[in-house]
Amino acid sequence: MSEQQSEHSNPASILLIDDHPLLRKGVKQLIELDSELQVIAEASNAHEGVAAALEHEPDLILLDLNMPEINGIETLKMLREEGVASRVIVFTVSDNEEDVVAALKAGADGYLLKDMEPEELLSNLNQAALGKMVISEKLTALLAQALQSKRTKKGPDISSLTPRERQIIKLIAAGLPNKLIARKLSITEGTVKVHVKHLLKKLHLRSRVEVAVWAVQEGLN
Amino acid sequence: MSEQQSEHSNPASILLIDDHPLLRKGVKQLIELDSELQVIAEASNAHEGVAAALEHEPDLILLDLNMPEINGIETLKMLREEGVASRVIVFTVSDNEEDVVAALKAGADGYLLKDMEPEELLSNLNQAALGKMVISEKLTALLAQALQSKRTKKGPDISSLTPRERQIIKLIAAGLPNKLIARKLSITEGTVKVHVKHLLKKLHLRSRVEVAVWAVQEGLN
DNA sequence: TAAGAGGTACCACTAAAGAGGTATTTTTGG
DNA sequence: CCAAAAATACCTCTTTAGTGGTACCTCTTA
Repeated sequence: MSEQQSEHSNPASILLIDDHPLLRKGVKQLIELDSELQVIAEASNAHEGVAAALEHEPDLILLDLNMPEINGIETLKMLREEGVASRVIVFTVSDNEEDVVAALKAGADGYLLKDMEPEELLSNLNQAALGKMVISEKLTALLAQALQSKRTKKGPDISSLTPRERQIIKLIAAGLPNKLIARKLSITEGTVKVHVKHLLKKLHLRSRVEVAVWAVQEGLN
Repeated sequence: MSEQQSEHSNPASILLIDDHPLLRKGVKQLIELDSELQVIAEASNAHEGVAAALEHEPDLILLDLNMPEINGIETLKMLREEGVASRVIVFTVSDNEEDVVAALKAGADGYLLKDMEPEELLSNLNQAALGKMVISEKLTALLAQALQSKRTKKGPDISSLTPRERQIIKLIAAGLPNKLIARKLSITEGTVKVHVKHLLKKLHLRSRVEVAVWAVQEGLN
């Protein structure tokens, strides 16, 4: 790791990846108003971006999501696979839940919306350079919904299950084979199979693997 | 569903569940400054709370997390199991990640911190009464981390897997049996079994069910 | 060039899972 | 109190899954 940054140490190096030259220009001008931040490279697509990241190893990468050919999420994955250790801040207009979730799951260290105030962007970038995760506050409710999203979705319904069946689903999702489930519940393996058979019918699933996956996604932990 | 609320319709009915009488008193006084909101019942523990909720069917329930005996999360689950349809807003001092995530997963419709400004609380409650999910903005970064948290955790390591094995894991997690995986990859079922065998060894798992669960939790979608 | 890793394939064998049936007991609801 | 649902048990049978071993081919690297 590098040493602690004091008041006026080296500015944080930044790579911009965005397919709009004008936007890059604007952001660059804004950033260079802050002596703690410095744009050291720009790229207009994923390939250039990865190459520039590998060459300069910047402290921060400001990454647009909406790019032709290879989008921002894919670019982010490429960066990670190439071993780029820079902190990647997604900087986009999209406040779409899927984009936000996908970006964070792909390892983004921040998600800022382009409509934010310039001063706020600068302060957020400074925070990010210090290792803090920065997220536009507009996204709070969105993130909360993503966490609980499992509900209100299509697919099988848990309400049709008996308590015993729910109990068995949890054990299946824990990876236990029927034999161990039987021991844990003090019933025979044959009976466990009966319950499994029934809940497969009810949930319209084809195997215990599907049951396990469904249960995990449903948050039945 | 009830009819659309116009400007000065009936105020939203609120149930307070909190073990501190003084806090309830304070919140109640605050809320009744707003003609759109009305506290119609109070409870000091989970049992009273559930009973009151069933009796009054309030529009909103303000629920404290930190209560003796039965905590707020459990209370929330009890409410949901009893079929209470009210919107439940967790109102607490805890900005702990696990609490927030647990509450939202348990079906909370909001999560507000007790240190917020009184006027802000009122406006948030009004929003909540209109069906909006309300979350204290302080929690944004917390939620973002919860989404990506899968990483940096103990357990088996994906890095030891070959591309082919990762490919097969995804298909297992999709619930496919070996035969279908074989077709999809244009290889024989026997070969699929070989790969499954190898990845079970590498990940120290005992069955494809465990693989599927692990993959889903790891976010390999 | 030799060694190793990865992918492919086949075989035989055991274990586990799932489908179908019948039947008893307990619980629950009308 | 009766009927339905739930839980239990046992049975057979077929399909899937998992283990062990051998083998061949390609590609990369020491």
